[in-house]
Amino acid sequence: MVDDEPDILEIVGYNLTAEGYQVITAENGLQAIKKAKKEQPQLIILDVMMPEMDGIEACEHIRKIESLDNTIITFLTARGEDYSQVAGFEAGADDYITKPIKPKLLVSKVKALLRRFKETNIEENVVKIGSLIINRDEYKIELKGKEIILPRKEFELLSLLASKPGKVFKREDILDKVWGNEVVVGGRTIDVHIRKLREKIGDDYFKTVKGVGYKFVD
Amino acid sequence: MVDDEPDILEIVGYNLTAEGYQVITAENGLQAIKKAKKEQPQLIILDVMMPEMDGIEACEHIRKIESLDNTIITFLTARGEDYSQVAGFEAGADDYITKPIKPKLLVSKVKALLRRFKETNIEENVVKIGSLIINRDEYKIELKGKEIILPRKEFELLSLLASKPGKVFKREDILDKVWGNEVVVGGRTIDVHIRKLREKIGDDYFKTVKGVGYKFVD
DNA sequence: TTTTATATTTACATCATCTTAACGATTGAT
DNA sequence: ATCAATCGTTAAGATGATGTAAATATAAAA
Repeated sequence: MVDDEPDILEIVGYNLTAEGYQVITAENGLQAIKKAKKEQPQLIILDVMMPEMDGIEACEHIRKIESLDNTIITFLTARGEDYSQVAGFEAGADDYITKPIKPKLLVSKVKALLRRFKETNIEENVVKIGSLIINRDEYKIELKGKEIILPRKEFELLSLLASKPGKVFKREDILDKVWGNEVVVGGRTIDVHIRKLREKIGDDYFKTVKGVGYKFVD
Repeated sequence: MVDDEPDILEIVGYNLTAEGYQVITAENGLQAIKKAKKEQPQLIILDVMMPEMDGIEACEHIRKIESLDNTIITFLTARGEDYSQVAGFEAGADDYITKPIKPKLLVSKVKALLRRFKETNIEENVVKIGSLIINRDEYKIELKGKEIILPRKEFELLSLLASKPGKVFKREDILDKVWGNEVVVGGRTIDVHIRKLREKIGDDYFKTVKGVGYKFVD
């Protein structure tokens, strides 16, 4: 988030942080370029009007940095400044947000943009592991030709374990990735889900490593 | 409109804008490809002689981009450069315009080309999925020979889901694409629309994936 | 403006899914 | 063998997401 007005940085920062995003701020174009190189953000929100180096110029610079090739850049522009939108797109921007900032709108826009980022970066939504096919697109799995629909948690859990067959996933890691690191659940929750997977997929696929976690074997 | 001479960009831009067209400009082939991908123009006017990447090459590239499948490409060529016309057609161009540019002629040619664009796309606006036909032009659908008129939101929703049968569309994605990412609607809005579709089209076509979204199955 | 169609919200019912709790089984160390 | 720690299992219960009807709001048409 790049803006020379501390107020705006704070508003945006507050709202996005509250949504769980990690926000890095800069106060001008030069700083922005420097930090962007180091931090490799997924999205850059760039104010058009800034001292030192304005948003347009900064954008052009950033677009030349290879490591930031698929970083999304969106401008922040005062409503009505039509010309800056055009200039922005020409400089390589992907979208623009108009001032005054409405927090809800901002957040939903950021979400949408980041979703797009993910989409363009994930190509394979179908994974094959031996006799098992995991299809994220259609949220279903296929075992020896038989189609099985799993509830979300079970799907995610299987998905995780099967992503690296043989690898032991620690209980904490599983909680982190399937449940999210803020959620606190009881001690038997994972076991119960494993149980259901064993029921539906087959006992032998899931091996317990006592004191550590579980692994998926083909 | 792609040309390395700013003068030409301005002349063409001025004349076409005056006719109500939206003009996007680029100064070389590379830029043209990038912008074309993003902006999805209906027509690309491509100068043959350009630095960086000439028109022929750019045209070949563009023709390989699926999303620009039915974009019209016309070359801008100096009178007498016969060979470039041939090369142009071979690269996949649809027409050519000769320099020096005569504004009136240019405009009428563009009009003619875009008329053709519309015609070629009328057929593409009808999509068949199994027993269902979605006709975007007339905003109606046909199910097993029976014609059904749907309100806009329902139509768009069905249209989206049916665009990839089997694929689960997340609630957020649906909101994004049918409602637009700036609109904030209550939590039950999608369900209600799904309900109406289920009533009108049939229950079995729409499958709920709890915690994720909906999918259309044939 | 009035009327009508469409869209959204509300409030609640319903259901799948997830979690908990209790207890038994297993494991490995002593 | 004993013990503590960890895991397995079950079923009940809580939770959260979706289904639904009706009311209300909004937009389009008359």
